[in-house]
Amino acid sequence: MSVLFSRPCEYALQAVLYLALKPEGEMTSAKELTAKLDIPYHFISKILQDLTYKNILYSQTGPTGGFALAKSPQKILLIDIVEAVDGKDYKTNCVMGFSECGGKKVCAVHHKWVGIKDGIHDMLVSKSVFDMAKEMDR
Amino acid sequence: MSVLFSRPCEYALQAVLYLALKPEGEMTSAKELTAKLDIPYHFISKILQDLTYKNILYSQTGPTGGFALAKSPQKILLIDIVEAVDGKDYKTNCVMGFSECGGKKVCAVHHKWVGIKDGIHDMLVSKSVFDMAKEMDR
DNA sequence: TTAATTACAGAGTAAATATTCTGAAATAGC
DNA sequence: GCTATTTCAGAATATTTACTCTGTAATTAA
Repeated sequence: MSVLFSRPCEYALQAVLYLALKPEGEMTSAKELTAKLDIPYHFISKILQDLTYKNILYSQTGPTGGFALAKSPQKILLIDIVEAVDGKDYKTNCVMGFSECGGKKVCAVHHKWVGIKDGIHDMLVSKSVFDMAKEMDR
Repeated sequence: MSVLFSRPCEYALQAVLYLALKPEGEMTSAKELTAKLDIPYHFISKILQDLTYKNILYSQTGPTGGFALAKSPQKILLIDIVEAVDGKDYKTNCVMGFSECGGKKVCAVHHKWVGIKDGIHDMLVSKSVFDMAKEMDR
């Protein structure tokens, strides 16, 4: 089902993008996110907790509590979220699964794959989550 | 661990590439593939069976039996293997997991992702498995 | 100070994917 | 025909990933 990123990572991207549209400092509950993004409550909660632990989000308990971005949405890139959740495997592993591929011996599509990875990297850093969220809002 | 394709798909690619270097018509046993590619015997056997069922490989039982490409390696493309094993999900699903993404509303990286998908497609069709295998042989 | 609402922590369950096992059927060579 | 060698079919197991539950702690407002 998921293509390139794990499910938790996809959800994390969606959640951060959603939060990026909120006025700075405003708290959003897991409950609201679960409703708006259609992601199971307990699952998104765990993911948000994880993002908080990794300093991408800031959280507060109690009524009026919830989650918010830990810094300005202009300063957050998609790659920050992807690497926090999924790590950098997509950058290092051979697309055909050859363990030797990478040093002297490379697989038949190695160079093409390098180009594709550059494209993916570019996709993840070209705009801030704020710009992206604004675009999607329409 | 795997990046873009499922594990069985990665192994299928490796196996077909290996077979592409064999003289046309020569049979290769699962046992040989397991040794050369370092893939568990029972697992690669299953994958080869599947590729046979899908008419990418041809097989024969008994001693001197084994597997061979069902057609000339100049006529097989990586995409034939990928689509046989993994289907076309990577072409249709949104990278960020948005179910609505695709029609009128698209996600923030939709257009970039389209470009990347083109690159992946190109990687999978640009050369025959014969050409690729020959390159890698060195 | 009590009740409601929220996040947090950690264990538990379910589903999907990957991997292995067992036994049967085909074929080649003796 | 017998034996060794191979694929084939389907079930079984293991591992990973996705998802849920239960209870606790923090915070707010009445």
